Amino acid sequence: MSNILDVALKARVSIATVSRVVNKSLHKVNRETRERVLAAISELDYRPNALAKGLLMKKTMTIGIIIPDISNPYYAEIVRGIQDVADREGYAVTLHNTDNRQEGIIRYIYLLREKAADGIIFSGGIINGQETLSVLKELREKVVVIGRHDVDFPAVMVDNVGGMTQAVEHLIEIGHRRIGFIGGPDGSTTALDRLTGFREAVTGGGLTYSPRLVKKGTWNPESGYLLGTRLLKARCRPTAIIAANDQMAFGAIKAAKELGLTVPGDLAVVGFDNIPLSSYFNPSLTTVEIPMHDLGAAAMEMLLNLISKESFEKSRLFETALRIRGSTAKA
Amino acid sequence: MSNILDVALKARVSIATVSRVVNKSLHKVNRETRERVLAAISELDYRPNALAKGLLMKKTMTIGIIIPDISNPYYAEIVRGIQDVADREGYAVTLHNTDNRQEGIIRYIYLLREKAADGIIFSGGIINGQETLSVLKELREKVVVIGRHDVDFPAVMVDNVGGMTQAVEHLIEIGHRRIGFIGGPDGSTTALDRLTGFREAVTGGGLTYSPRLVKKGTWNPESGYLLGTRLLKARCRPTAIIAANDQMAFGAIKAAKELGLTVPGDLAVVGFDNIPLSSYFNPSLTTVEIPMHDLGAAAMEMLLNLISKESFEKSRLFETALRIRGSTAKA
DNA sequence: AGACTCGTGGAAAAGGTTTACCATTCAGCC
DNA sequence: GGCTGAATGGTAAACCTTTTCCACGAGTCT
Repeated sequence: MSNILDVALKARVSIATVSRVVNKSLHKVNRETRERVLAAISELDYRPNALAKGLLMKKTMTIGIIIPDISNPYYAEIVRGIQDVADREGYAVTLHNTDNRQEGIIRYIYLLREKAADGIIFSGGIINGQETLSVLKELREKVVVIGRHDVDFPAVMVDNVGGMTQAVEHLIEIGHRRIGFIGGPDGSTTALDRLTGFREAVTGGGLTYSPRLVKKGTWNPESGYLLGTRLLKARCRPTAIIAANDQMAFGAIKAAKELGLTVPGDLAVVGFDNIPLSSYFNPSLTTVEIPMHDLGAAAMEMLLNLISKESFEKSRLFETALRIRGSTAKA
Repeated sequence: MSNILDVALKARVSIATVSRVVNKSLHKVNRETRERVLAAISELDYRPNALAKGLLMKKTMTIGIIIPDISNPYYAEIVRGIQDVADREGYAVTLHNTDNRQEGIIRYIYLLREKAADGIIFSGGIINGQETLSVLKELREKVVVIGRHDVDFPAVMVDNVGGMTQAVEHLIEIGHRRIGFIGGPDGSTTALDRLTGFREAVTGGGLTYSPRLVKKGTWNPESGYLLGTRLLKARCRPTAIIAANDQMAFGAIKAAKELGLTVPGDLAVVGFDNIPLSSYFNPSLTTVEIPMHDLGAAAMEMLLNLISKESFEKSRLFETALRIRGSTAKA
């Protein structure tokens, strides 16, 4: 691997001049000389060593993403949004899956510091991360969080409460009176917000909020299936179920089907997120759309501002949109 | 951010000793001294700077992944497999989406070289990457590829031909005689293998291979929907459709449904990959399972061998498994 | 002629680490 | 008292870059 000195020798100039050419410095370089340098660079296939550069400049053009699990389409979509912006701006991205383990999170934070990442985007995960987040705070890292507002980092938020209200109002409008809810796990602020939205909308809509119709899952289809089965086997079966994400909604539909119920005939189901496959599901899933890609992109933009201009944008809020499809019908 | 000298001063030892402690060197360090150093480290929250270390040791403990698109569940699952192994071994992973653009690929290869990544895992993408791959070759990077065998890098392979044979034989067995095929795009070796497997199995099973029953899509549900519609609207409609991946199978099922056909009653559908949601689909999707997570994990293991022991493992082959579910039934 | 600008060279610092080499110290031992 | 071995210090090189400072030569302008 050739270095800057090799280039300088080959072009018969000094390393200072090579650097001037490479970094398009303000110092003028004679056109002829520049071309000689450029030729040497291309001949030697020279690239400045990013480690050395990073060490000196205290800038690595790398950021880290910490999420629970990339194989979850929700996070995959967010990561894609982050990457599209990062890539455009010349940043590389390292990815870290926590599976919601706290030690993992802390380990990654330290790892990213060792590697001198320019910033971190943090999404998902459970609340007792307070300790974790204070570690972040101490390290004075540039951090943007997605989907939580319980910490004072710049945040990209989704109107989960509003979205859930849309879902509930839709069901009420088409005549449902007993609505089951499959929520997310305790400790997740997203889960909490969606539950809150559900409760408020239910009571606001003139129904009674019944804790027996509310279950807490773990975001995956299996738990939707399990809890859906439980809801549907109860004495007083709901005529509609809202799941706090699409995967659990899929599980609930499977449960209904296995119990001989048709969707939306016997049971209406509403999801949340609008993951890419949900419109292809059968029946196509009525769901509350979250602009996941934009969430990621916005997070990266905020992080860039934080890094470069030091401008501190407190938060950005994204609205949801109800997508009414085939999984809901009149009660 | 404190450095090794700060620690040395605080512990009243030399930087040599600190380094001996940190790197568990063979040199003996007195227990008392070691503890003093450790105390200083924890007090100062010291971490060796990975950039400096990488620069000196020519080892960054970072590898790069180049794939078409992380929001595709197939790649997300593979990436997860890679990461699980990488993480266990202390490697960080940078992710790069190409969207199948060649310039992107080449840019990322150079980027990874600049950053002195210890290796690259390459999956997906189209064949005219020959140029791309020769760039890789020149750079003498440590590379492992997943899902292609047309280049002489260590490769993790899937028996696509065998898998497709399983799918065809299953359909023939339950009485189907006209089988449509929705393949992947030209240029993809995976698509080619799956098509080859289809053709061979069809003729091997005593049916005639009809090019009119074969369409080429782009892996996404939209193209499955489009081509499924086209197949089903043709004069001589197939009684079964095999899609080269699950997403396109979902699209085909949607097409069937919109044309008033029931699955599996009027049309049997088989997918490929077994992405996480396919068993929750309705009807649950009969598909050829690929151990995506293991593919990723194996690729990372091979890369580690390449990096450390310099052992060159030519390739690893994974078998598929037919998952018979609700989307196929007797003709 | 003297002053000035332009393009470039040369040298050095800084960033933080590992490692190699040698020197030194101290304790224990013959 | 002198030797040995263990533990540690001190120093320097190496990794590669950017940037700064100063100098210098050649040409240009007044």
